[in-house]
Amino acid sequence: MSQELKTPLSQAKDDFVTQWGAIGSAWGINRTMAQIHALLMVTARPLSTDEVMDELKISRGNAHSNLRELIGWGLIRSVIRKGERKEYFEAEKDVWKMFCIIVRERKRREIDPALEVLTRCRQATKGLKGEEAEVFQKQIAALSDFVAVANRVMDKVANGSESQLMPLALKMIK
Amino acid sequence: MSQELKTPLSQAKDDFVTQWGAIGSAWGINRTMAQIHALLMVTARPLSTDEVMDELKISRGNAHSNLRELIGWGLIRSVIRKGERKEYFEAEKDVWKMFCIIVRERKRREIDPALEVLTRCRQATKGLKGEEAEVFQKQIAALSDFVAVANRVMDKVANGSESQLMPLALKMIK
DNA sequence: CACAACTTTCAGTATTATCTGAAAATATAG
DNA sequence: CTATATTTTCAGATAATACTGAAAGTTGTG
Repeated sequence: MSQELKTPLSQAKDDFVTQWGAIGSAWGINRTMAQIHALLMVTARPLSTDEVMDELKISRGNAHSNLRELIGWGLIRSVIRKGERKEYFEAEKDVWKMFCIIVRERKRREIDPALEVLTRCRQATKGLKGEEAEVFQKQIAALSDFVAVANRVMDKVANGSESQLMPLALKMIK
Repeated sequence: MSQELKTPLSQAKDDFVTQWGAIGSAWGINRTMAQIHALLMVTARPLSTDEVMDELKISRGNAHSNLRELIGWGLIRSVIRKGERKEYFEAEKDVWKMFCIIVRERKRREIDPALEVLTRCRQATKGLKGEEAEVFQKQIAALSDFVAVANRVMDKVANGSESQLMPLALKMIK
């Protein structure tokens, strides 16, 4: 199975995996998690933990925890083959479903808490007078409105039953 | 100016600054940079480097480099007062403009490179046969399409001269 | 030019995030 | 129950990132 020289395909895969990892980390996602995700996205068959470790040259512990994390996000699922004890993993390959999952999770993990903070800041300064206070209130209100809209948009995107239609809809924007 | 007990306003500010920093870092933005941004967003008047250092209890070097970075993003601008040698900084306060700036910058810094990688992977595997190769090609093609759409959407959002109208438009989505 | 005000740089240090590897736990087969 | 395969945990190591503080650089002023 392993060869001395890499095939063009495996070179391209490596390139993709590496770059996807870099992109992920620019968006606050653990590099290894993004790499595993990339690897599973472009691999035809489900891989075992050992195969992932081997492909990415990472330790068992690292592979394990990032695979679990990806399952937590819903971006991959585990596959159990009859008669085998090992667990295999495969990625959700539908790009739009993927996108919806990521939007939904980030909303839940980050937008919701942000709204809480903003609401708390509003409460705490309600009724205060003076220029400083008023600038603060105005800015917090504007941010709240913005985040609330983002929230609704993300809900629509993430739960739109017509995720299949989204690509078309967006293309319309031209 | 400084008091023993914090006013409700400065408490709320601190809370906001801290939390905004946390949110930023979940999105791959340096915590301090997000905090400085937050501070300037909710402060009525432009602040000097020393005031920023003092408010956030950070060193001159740290304040300096993050202020420059924020200027690089276009999220703050420097203000020179006549007859004063110090440089002051103020944030863009319009939330929608802010959003557009961030979208434009992230597109430039991350989406464009992502498209390059995908294009390169497509080229490199063009014409290869076999199930593995075909799954790879199909997935890369799907991702390319997706990223291309995202690209166009981000362009529209970031350069739409009617950024004032965006909030309304989005509210329409309901 | 000399001085003071202010900004910039960056080597060294601190902090935080991530990873390793081996031991412990769990599950399955016989 | 025992042996074996596999997964899970986590203390300590490593790597990545961010920060400090002081020295060097720059700019404006008299």
